[in-house]
Amino acid sequence: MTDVVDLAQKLLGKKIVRIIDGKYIICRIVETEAYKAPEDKACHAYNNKKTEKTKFFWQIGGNLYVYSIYGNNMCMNITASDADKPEAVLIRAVEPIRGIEIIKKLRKFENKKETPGNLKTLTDGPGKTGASLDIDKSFNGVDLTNSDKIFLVDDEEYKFEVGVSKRINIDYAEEWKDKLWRFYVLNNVFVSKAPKK
DNA sequence: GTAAAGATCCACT
DNA sequence: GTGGATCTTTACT
Repeated sequence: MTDVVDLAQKLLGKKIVRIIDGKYIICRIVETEAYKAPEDKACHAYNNKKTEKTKFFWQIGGNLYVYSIYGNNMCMNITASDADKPEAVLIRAVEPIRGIEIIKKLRKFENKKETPGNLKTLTDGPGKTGASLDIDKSFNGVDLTNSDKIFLVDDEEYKFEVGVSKRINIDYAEEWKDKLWRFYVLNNVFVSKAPKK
């Protein structure tokens, strides 16, 4: 049994492998946030609020919870812990390793200005991560340990330092917004920017 | 059925 | 740094 906050740290540096029509996209997780219901007000499942959308929190660890926010943005979470504990880790940003041309198509980058510096904007946010891996609501409930479309791979050789901060854009969560439950790879350009306040 | 808000992104100043 | 776009989900009148 793993606490969701520990899990958020452990997921950093791991690689996500996504297979689309036999082609591989590989990304490294560089930024995560922990959400821990029922007591965490920032969590969609706060106070055990169970709806059509949030019911996927109630899974054993290692499955996906996908939700849309502000319309088109798909965000990907990995559940933690047991089926009776609605806890999950939000993947906030990834670093593309393989399949970058595929990602550019998925992100509709083909018609945009291409500069050496803007590659980082491919995947430096939660909605962008979802788009880059072609995630949609059909991935809700997918078991990452037993899927031929998406799974995780350890990378023992990748060395990095872990940064910690408050979570982002959850100002409504009162005392919970100050929890240091956001983790990221220090000095990695694909990490989204720090919070405003 | 209708309204209001949201774990965001993008363009623009 | 600021504001609009945009649409799903949820909670009401």
